[in-house]
Amino acid sequence: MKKVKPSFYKQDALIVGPSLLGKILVRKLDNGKIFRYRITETEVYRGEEDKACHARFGITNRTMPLYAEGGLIYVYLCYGIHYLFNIVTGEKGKPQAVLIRGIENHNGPGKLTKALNIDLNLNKENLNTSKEIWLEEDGYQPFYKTTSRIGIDYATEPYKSIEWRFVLIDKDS
DNA sequence: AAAGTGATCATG
DNA sequence: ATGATCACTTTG
Repeated sequence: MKKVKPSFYKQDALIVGPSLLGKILVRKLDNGKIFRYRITETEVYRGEEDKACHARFGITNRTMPLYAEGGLIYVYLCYGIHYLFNIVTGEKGKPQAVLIRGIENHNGPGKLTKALNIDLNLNKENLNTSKEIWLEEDGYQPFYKTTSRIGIDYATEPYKSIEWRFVLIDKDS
């Protein structure tokens, strides 16, 4: 089991998105408790031209982390209730990120953050240096399918129906 | 099917 | 200062 290298996050979101499937999300709490869950579902949000991406209105206080170099975490509050967890990817200045939509035993982007105690404290945290959260890989080769993204009715074509959602297919089922 | 909930961003 | 808008979940 080894930690994911910094160079992994600097790749384009469309590469990182599917590659994230099967990787292990490790979360260490203040009380020393450690969670390890395999990622099962991701979505890519890429560029100001992507009308579903938060960066579509340009750089603001909220969207600033999206413009950073890959490896940062972008957390934000959705619908006033749920924290959603994203991994920033690509080069500095290119706004893009991968939303983690599901992990083993916790499907749904709002549920997994609740389960892992992820909130705004982890916004802008660096996955390469953080002692609280990071990713590991064990050589798992994912099978997956692609679909359009969820909950973005406000977007316009072609981004509304582009297949940037990646779902792990369990070989045992 | 719809409510619940609050940060964020654009108005004034 | 106020109002609209959401990368969702739960309930009935």
